[in-house]
Amino acid sequence: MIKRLRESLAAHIKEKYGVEISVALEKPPKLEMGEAASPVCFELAKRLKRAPRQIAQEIATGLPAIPGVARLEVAGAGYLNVFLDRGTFWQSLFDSKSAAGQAKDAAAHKVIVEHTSINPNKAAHIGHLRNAVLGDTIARILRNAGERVQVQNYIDNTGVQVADVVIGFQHMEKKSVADVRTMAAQPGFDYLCWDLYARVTQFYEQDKAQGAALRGATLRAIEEGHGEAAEMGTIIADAIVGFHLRTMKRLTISYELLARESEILHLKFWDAAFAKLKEAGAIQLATTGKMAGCWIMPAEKDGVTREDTESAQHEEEENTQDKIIVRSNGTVTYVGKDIAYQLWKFGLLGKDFNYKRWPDSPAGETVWTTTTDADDPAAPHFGEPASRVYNVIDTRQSYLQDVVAQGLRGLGHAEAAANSIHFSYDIVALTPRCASELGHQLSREDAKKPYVEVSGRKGLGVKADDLITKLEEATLAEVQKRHAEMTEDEQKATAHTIAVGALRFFLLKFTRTTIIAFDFEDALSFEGETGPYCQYAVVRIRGIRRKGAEAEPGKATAQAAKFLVGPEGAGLWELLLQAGMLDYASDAAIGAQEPAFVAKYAFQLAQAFNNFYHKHHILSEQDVEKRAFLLGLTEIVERQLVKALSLLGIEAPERM
RNA sequence: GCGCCCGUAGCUCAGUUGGAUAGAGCGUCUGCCUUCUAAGCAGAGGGUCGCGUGUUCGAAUCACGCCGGGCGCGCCA
Repeated sequence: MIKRLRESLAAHIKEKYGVEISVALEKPPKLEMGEAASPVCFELAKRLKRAPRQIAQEIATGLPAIPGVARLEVAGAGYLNVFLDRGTFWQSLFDSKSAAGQAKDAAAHKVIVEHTSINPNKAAHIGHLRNAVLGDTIARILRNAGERVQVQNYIDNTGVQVADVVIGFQHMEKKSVADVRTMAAQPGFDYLCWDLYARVTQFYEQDKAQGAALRGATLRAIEEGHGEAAEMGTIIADAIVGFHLRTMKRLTISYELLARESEILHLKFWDAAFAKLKEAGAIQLATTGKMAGCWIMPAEKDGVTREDTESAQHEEEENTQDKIIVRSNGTVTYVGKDIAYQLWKFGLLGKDFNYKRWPDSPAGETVWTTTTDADDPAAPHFGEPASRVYNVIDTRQSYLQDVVAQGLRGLGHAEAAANSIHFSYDIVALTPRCASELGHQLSREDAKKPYVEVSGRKGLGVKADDLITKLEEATLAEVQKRHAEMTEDEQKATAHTIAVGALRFFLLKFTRTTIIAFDFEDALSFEGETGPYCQYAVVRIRGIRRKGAEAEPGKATAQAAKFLVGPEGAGLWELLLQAGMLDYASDAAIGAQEPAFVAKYAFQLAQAFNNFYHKHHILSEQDVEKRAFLLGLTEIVERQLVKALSLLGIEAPERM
């Protein structure tokens, strides 16, 4: 409706004044001023050199009728205030029943969302959860908007972090491949690796030269895929991926494809990308300077290069800005592999993986992985080119994501580069109090800071499973208190649903650029702007509907317009309007790449409902028509709120 | 040094195509459970939107310059 209004206004203005203009629409400060307002006449006034109020008046009277819009009014210095037809609005919302978002278009281009992508060498922590929850949520929002989304999780199973843990087992713990295989099958292996990884860092400190040598040799063995180190690396990485999948499953996060670095290497993806980059001249072999022998991507210079004084000095400096893609020893850096992977995502590499089912996927789920083994013909067509790619990666890697995009541009794929979206977000840090609660010794400087950075290397961080468990315990205690009548299983299921709601909402309510200073107290809060608050509103509605049976749609709709006007109707109208704005919020979330918009919407709708709940006692309403109307309204609110929460990956329990 | 991000109420944050009186949650204080679940509601208090200049009919929002904080710039990922 908003879209239609915008178009009609723009068309009318073009016809009447011959001015092409994008019509801005905003929410008026007060509901008495209408449901939407446009300051477009101020802009027109400037172009036409006439008084804004006068133009507004002309448009208000001259604009042909728009379905769903009751009238336009001129307000203030020249605002156009729009008043919707409340009965029509109710009708369309009530009739949209179970219309699941916008219709899914089978012909839609594929969109890839890559998220999680945790190094498979230790348990997941709270920072990884922000990544996974953001990625999972934007994927849900895009799907709901009709996009064909494929979710991938990149597994760096041949990287240095895996190598570090291998070194820990081999050289510190003196474990054999068989030992590690046994340990990896046990619960808690991910936690064991967490601790070991932190100790390896200290181990390196003792003899830096030896550490570096060990690391280089182990990494090379793992990359080439032979020897005990490689075997151990595979066991560790595969096992840890299994732990990660189960952790994420607890938050209803799943994946279609695990794209592994081992296949990028062994199926020669990098070689193919390397050849293309060389051919296009996107990378160059450095012959002098400290990068001699490396293949580098020259730093992109924006604007004019300065050729004046101290040119030698400058060149020297600029050279250090170049990005090394292939090291002088011939091994490729992470960015290089990422360029190959990104090319594949857009179908520009000219190669494809083989696929097989991941053997260790969570119960009831099929997850696929890349493989050098025989291709399973039942696998979905993962190699189909994507039209857009969202890479959910923290903001510290912005520079590297730019290099990847630069690589695409260098190969002449400007469009793919433009459709490579670095869906960036800032870190989750710990409040100093939280860090010391975890037993971390704070330096004097750290204690003064507002937050302390999580560090896998130091083993400092809140492990994802610990946090989820802690939340479940807290919610379970509360559920037991309130619902002694439930079976133990019901109590646990309810507590779990609430815990997930609390955690996901907590991670989603902040915009992406906000550093979250994590504290158990905030995360364990169930009051105010939280997931449970939103869930509670749904639970209240369900309670009413259990006792009040179904609304009678015919009766409710016939009388709706009557109840939505006047001083008493204003509040009801406000709630209905808020309920109807979900698509708007979802579109805004996609446009701004900001899932927090949907979280904000859900909270505001829940808030509007709670307000309504206290003003109107539905079941004791004597007026039969009004009762039917109020029930109908709660039905609409429930549907929209449940939908909004589902976009956030949050379910509402029946009782809580 | 260069690049990116941030600075809004006591605290944590919204305010993203520039728009009408700058909002929410938490915390504090005051009320509200024999009535659909109080994980709730109502009310009070709380602001030089870091500072300055500029653009504009209009700036928390845009530009430039400062101040303060964070991150990145590695033959790590």
